[in-house]
Amino acid sequence: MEGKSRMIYDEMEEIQKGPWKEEEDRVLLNHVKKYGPRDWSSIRSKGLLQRTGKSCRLRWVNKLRPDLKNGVKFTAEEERTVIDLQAQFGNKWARIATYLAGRTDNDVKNFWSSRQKRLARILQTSAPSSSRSHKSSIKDFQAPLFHDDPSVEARKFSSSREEESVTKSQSSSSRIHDTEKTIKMEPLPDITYPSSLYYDSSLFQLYYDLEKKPFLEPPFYQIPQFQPDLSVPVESQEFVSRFGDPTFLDVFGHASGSMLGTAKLPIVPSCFGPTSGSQVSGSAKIMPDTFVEDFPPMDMFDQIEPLPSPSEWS
DNA sequence: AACTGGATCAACCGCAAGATG
DNA sequence: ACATCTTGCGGTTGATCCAGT
Repeated sequence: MEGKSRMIYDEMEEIQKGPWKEEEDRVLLNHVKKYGPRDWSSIRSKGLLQRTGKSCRLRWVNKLRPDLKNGVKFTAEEERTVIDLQAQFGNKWARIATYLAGRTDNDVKNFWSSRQKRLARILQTSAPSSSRSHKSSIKDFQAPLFHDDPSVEARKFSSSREEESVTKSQSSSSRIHDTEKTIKMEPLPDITYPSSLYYDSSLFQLYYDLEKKPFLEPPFYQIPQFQPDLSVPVESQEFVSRFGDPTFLDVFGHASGSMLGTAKLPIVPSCFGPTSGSQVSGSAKIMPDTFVEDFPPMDMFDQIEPLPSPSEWS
């Protein structure tokens, strides 16, 4: 975040807000180095920073922790993990984040939020301009869940267009056991903060080069090797899977390529039969209206039960 | 080149639970 | 037992980036 930095300074409380400066990061890191990731409030009471303890903690957790994958897009594997776990746990981002090495609850939350918006947009775009009610606003839209649909093969394809440069090597750290129908996952062991880490300044030096770049590559992860892959976002895969027609991009003709991905679509699950694709000719080509009638009704998502409330989770 | 709108990210807020005195 | 403080979480917002027009 550069440009005009919005530095808010509350003179009454003497609390500084807004983007963190390099110097503040330095101070915060020094504090953590000395005392560990705790006593956040003391940072202010000692006059080290004019930030609230909350703000300090957040900064550490989301940006300064040495094991973070800052600036690395979610891999397809991670996306699937989030989707599966969200279906399982609901919006328990912190919990979900424990299954993803180097990801914070904020990362997961942001990823999910973006995904929901994208899906809502796709739905809106695809919806006929009829008088059907569109309750699926961004806010309350729930993505179609498919994790319990064993016929969905598309998920086995890697997805995001961004993740060509990174791969599924995460699976070793998130320890996903993909069985026939269910994916059993275990949270990562709490290796994130070995206490010695905080007091080992040489290790810190490895992570943090105060002169130039914030952190060197954390040692916890291997740099994933490039693997060519199909690049269809997970949500697109869902739609392909649901709608069973690789020509559905035509249906969403006015949807942008960036929204739906630009690669060729994966093979359609066999359960949908040999229809579609280039085999669908001219007049037989599925048009939006027939599409939504033949396949899922546009209000199908209205029927999706909301996730149970947190109190109902075991 | 300028504009626009969606995507992404960082950081804030309120609330709740736990810890402490 | 109670009040206060601290920490953690989830929701939300606003700034910036970026691709498309």
